[in-house]
Order: sequence, then structure tokens, then C-alpha cells
Amino acid sequence: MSNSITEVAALAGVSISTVSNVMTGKKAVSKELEKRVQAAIHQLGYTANPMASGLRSNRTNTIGVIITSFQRVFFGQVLKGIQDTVVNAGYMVCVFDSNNSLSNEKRYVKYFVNSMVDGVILLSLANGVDPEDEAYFKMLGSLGNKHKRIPVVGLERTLGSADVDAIMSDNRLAAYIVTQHLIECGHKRIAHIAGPLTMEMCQLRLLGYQQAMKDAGLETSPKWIKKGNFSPISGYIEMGELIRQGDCTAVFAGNDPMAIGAIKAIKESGQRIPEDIAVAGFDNTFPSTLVSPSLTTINVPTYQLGVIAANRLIKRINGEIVGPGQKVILKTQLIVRQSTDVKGDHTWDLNSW
Amino acid sequence: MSNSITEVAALAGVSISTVSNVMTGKKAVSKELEKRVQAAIHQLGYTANPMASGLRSNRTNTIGVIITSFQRVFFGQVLKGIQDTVVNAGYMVCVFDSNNSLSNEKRYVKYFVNSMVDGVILLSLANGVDPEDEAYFKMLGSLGNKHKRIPVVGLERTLGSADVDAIMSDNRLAAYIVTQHLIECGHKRIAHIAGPLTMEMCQLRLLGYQQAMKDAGLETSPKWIKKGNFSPISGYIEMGELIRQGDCTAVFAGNDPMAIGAIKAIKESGQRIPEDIAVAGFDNTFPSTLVSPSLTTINVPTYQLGVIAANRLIKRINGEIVGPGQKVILKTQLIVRQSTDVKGDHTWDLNSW
DNA sequence: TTGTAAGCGTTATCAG
DNA sequence: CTGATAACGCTTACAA
Repeated sequence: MSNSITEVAALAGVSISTVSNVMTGKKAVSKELEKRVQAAIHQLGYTANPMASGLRSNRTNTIGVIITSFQRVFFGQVLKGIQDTVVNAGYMVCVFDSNNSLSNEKRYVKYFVNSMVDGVILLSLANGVDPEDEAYFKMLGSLGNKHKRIPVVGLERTLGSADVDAIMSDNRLAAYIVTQHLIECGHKRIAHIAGPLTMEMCQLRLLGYQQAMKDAGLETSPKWIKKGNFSPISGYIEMGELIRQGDCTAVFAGNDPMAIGAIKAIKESGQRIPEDIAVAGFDNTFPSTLVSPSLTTINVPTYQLGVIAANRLIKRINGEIVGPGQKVILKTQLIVRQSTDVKGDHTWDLNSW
Repeated sequence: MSNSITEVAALAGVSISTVSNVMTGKKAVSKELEKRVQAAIHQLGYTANPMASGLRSNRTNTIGVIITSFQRVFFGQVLKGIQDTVVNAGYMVCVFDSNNSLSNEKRYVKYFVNSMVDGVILLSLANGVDPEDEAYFKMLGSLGNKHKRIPVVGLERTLGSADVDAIMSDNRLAAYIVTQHLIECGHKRIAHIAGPLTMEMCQLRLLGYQQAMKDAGLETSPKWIKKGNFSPISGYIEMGELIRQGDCTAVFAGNDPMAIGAIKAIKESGQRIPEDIAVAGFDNTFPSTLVSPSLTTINVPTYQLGVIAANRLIKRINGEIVGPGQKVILKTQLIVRQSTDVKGDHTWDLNSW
């Protein structure tokens, strides 16, 4: 268990640098010695101590990921995409869950820097409005120490003016399209249950909703804009509020869980979906296919999101991409189900979970 | 960004050992110096490099977790329980997803050992039958190196004869109870879609099912025992097989996703649930409340599972628990819903996701 | 091609 | 109570 390079060297009858050279493959070693070293490595089951080699080489072959909550189904696919990609390239993934707290997020970022991960993928909770957020983004854009730069890829948000790649869905357009769909279904009084507006993606979804309403010449009243927190229960609560107000005939929720909470509230109020009130969500996570009525939503290529973020990060790490941070926008797609259209799809998704 | 202890010492006008003493709090430092050092630490935003301190102290304040898949909803709650507990005690959590591969699992365990995590929580895929598995379990029971022992807590399986704590639900009893429930509903020809039988918990669930059938004097035929892999689609496929056989009136699936896959297959075949075929699952994850009909299942206290595993691990780390590994068995509970009883509950769970 | 030796940033030991 | 200094296990100049 846990042998050191010294023991391998002793067993193979060579110096530790030769063992190191064999391990890293950075320097040529004669066939003969290579064979002996490999044999010793194999016999001892040796793998290098990542802490020691990382300390010295400033490389850990680990990439750090920070998400907002392990409980959010959305991230299951994203993480899978990241892990599949990154493991393939010889990296490990270390995942932290900020538990929806910006201070946790910052703590984890710092930890990653100190731990010398080779790159970071981050779904940030910084709202970008607080003055210190800009400083934080700047810092993210120049993460590292004197020996190395640690690239960061942002998920679903641009990181201020910082030079950081961002992979995101076309939130605004998608929100526009889903709202437009609601309008085409004949609705005029359409409410929106937004996610935490500190998140850029939620702002964008709100904006898309407002734009669509405006373009259709429909009134948008503040009382139709509710603030949830992405949890199903918050959707339920905010929908209850809307029902009490009693004047909207459709709701676009900022994500699927909130939409599903809203559906529950509507059903409990004895109203029919979509006849009395239509509901749409965002993300197309599997639960949206399971509920009755099935949920109209926007498909976000979550697995791809992870794959693309990871690929980009690896290229940054290897210096294959240099220069200013870029934004990659992924195409989304409206999925019409029965919460807005009785003729919509209602097939259960059994493949993505 | 990323200052070293040397800079802090310089700024405070003290030696690096004094800074270290202040940081770790292991040795007394005079009020005066303590204040100066704290000020310097604060001013520089200094935090110790975990790799360097870990290398020296053999402590990382990190606990490693290995689960089988980020996609499995089941783990969301478990991870939350672990993280809540462990962060509270001053540890970080590093999560790996073995992607249902034992070789990945072993690789990650080794990585954890080399990285010197202070403890490991592990849902192992080893079946315990292969001769080399016993050696693996032994190793898990004595993880570490000459400097330190790394305790391991197993999730949902005993790790052979090794001295490793195991936290698990009462799988066998629960399977017995759910099968009994099916029998009480009047079913006699009851099938079982098992999870991967390499997992002990799946063996236990199968055993519980068989025992209940036997105790009720009912026939158990091998053709009624299907092997899924915990994924929804496998439940769908195996149920299709059972439908083709055409003789069972109830199915107990080894977890909720497979049960939900089974429900889909039954609905597609035009049969009614529960009148023609009743279905039960295991775990009581939130999707079981969302589907129609709602799924009868066994409630597993997933969050608690994480909390208890984490607490136990921390106590092991601190030496507050010593001696042979123990098994902690968590109580489960039958949740009757409409997939077995039309009068069953069908309230959506909006709180655990 | 191989080996020697100097660090990487800490903590631990041991004088003072 | 404080500060040199060795050591952790590895990589990497540099020397042989």
C-alpha cells in the first residue's frame, strides 16, 4: 500500500529520477531500465502521490467543478458530460456543491487554486451587480499563481468582463420562443416565475419573456413576475400567489422543477391544465416527461454542455486555445407537451436518468 | 493571489513556524504576535496550500466519496447529507462517480489514498464473490500508509469480512414487506426485476422477495426473476419480457427508476395498473411521486444515510470510534401509492429535489 | 542516458 | 514562546 518512488527505485535498482522519467514519460529512458522500472512499478502497484508531484510540478491532472446543488437533476447530466470527457483526457474531476451559497463558492474556488487543480468549471452565483463581484470575476479571469495560470470555464453565465470562457444556452431566445408559444396558444395574460434573479441566466429568461410579451403587444405587469428559487416548492408557492390574484391564463417558469410545483398548485385549485392555465418550464429534465400533464419546456443539451465545457477547458489547459474568453451559445429547442397543448407529446424519458 | 507562508511571515515580522502555529493552533503563540500574524494573514488573504500541508502532515481535511453515478437521483440526497455534515465539521468533500465500473472505483480509491484524504465513503461495486474482491475488501479495511490509517465507511453493502463500517437500509426486510404487501393485495404470481446482482443490496432485496413468496406458499419461478441494471430503460425492457411471458400480475422492481420503466411498458401494453398488473419500487425517490399511477415503494432515509455515514466517518477519523467495523441498519418504510392500491397516496413530493 | 541534488510550501522537531 | 532546520515525495535542472 502506498509505496514511494524510493522503493520503486530500490527494487528496480535505479535512481528515483529514472523512475520519475518513466512515470512522466518526459525524458527518454533506455529500453532496459524502462523494463525494470515498469516491472517494479507493477509489482508494487505504485502510483505517484498526487500531492507531492503536484506540489513540485504545479500540475494535478485534476479539474475542479463547482455546481450549485447535488439535488438539482439538471447537474446529473452536466457532470456526466464533464466526467466522460475529462477522464478520457487523463484528468480526474473533483466536484463541490456550493449549496447555493456564493461564499461557499468563493471558498471552493480558493481551495481549488491552492490545490492547484489544472482548471475549473463553475456555475457561479455571483450576480455581477455587487461591486465586489466584478473584482471576483476579474480574479476568476486570472486564477493561478506565479507558476501557472488556471483557466476557468463558466456555465450558464458570462463572468463579467473577465477573460473567461462561458458555455451557455440561448436563454433569452429560448424564453422568447416559449413565451411566444404560449401566446400562439391564445394566451394573453401570461405570468413568469423566475429563478433567482441574481443568476444571469434567470435575468435573460425574464428578458426573453418580457420581449415576447412586448412584441405581441401584450401587457406585462410586475404582479405577473414572481421570484422563485429553482426549487419545486418555490414554484408551488409562487403559483399559489398567482392563483390568488386570479387573472393569468398561462405561466412560464424559469425551470422544470418550479413548473412542476406550479402544476401541482394549479391542479389543487381545481383548474384544468392547459385549458384554464397553461404551464411551461425550462431545461427539459426527465421529470418534465413524467408528470401529468407532461410539461412543455425548452430542451437544454445538458450532457453536451458538460462535454463542451470540459473540452474547452482542456484545450485552455493545453494552450491549444489562447486569447480572450469566448462565449459559446448552445442551441435549445421548444418541446411542446400537454401542459400547453393537449396534442403535445407525453412520452416518458427513460434514457437520461 | 496564492501567497505563501513566507510572505505572511515577512509581513508580520515573524518566522514561518510562528505563522504555522497560528494557522494550525496547535502550539501557543503570544497575544502580541498572534495579532500581527492574523493581521498579515487577513491582509494577504492567505490560506495554506493544502498540497504542501497535506504532504507534510498527512492530513487533508478532505473526505473522498465514491458513488456509482451522478445521474442517479438517489445520490443527490445522500451527497447532500454527507456534505452538510462534513462541512460542518471542517472538512471538504471530493466526489467521484465510478460510472458503474469497479475498475474506476478501485482507481479512485487508490487516488484517495495517495491524496491522503482523511476518510472515504464508498458505494462499492465489488460483488464480494470474486476471489480478488475479498483482497480488495481487506485492503479497504486497512487503507492508508505507514503514517496514517484512512477509515472507510461503506454504503449499502458490507465490505466482506473487512473491518469497515457499513451504513445500509434493511434491504431484505423491506423487500419482504413490499412483497408481502403485493401478496396482501391478492397477487400470487409476482415477478421481481432485480438490480445488478453483483451488488449486495440487490441480492438482499431478491432474498427478501423470495422469502416472502415462500412464506406465503407461493411459487417462485426463475422466469419471474429478471435482471436490470437500476436504469429506467432496463426496467422497461425487462418488463416487456415479463409481459410477453404474460403470466404475472404484480412486479416488484429493485429500485424506483426500473419500476417507472416497468410502468411505462405496462401502460403501453394496454393493461391497467394496478388492476391488471401492480408495480412496486424501492427507494422512494421523488419521481415515484410524480408518475401516474404514483409508485408504491420503500422509503429509504437517503439524507440520513449520508449524515450517518459522514458522522461515523468523522468519529473514526478522530479516533472517537475504534475497534471492528460495525453495521448500522436504517429503518425503512412501506409507502403505499396507486401502483398497487387505487386508494394509495398520490401527493407529489416537492421537497426533496 | 543516468544520477545527484535542489527545491515546491508546509509542519514537526528541537534548540534557544 | 520563538525560530532554525529537517523532512514529506516528487519533479527538474544540471552534472556526470
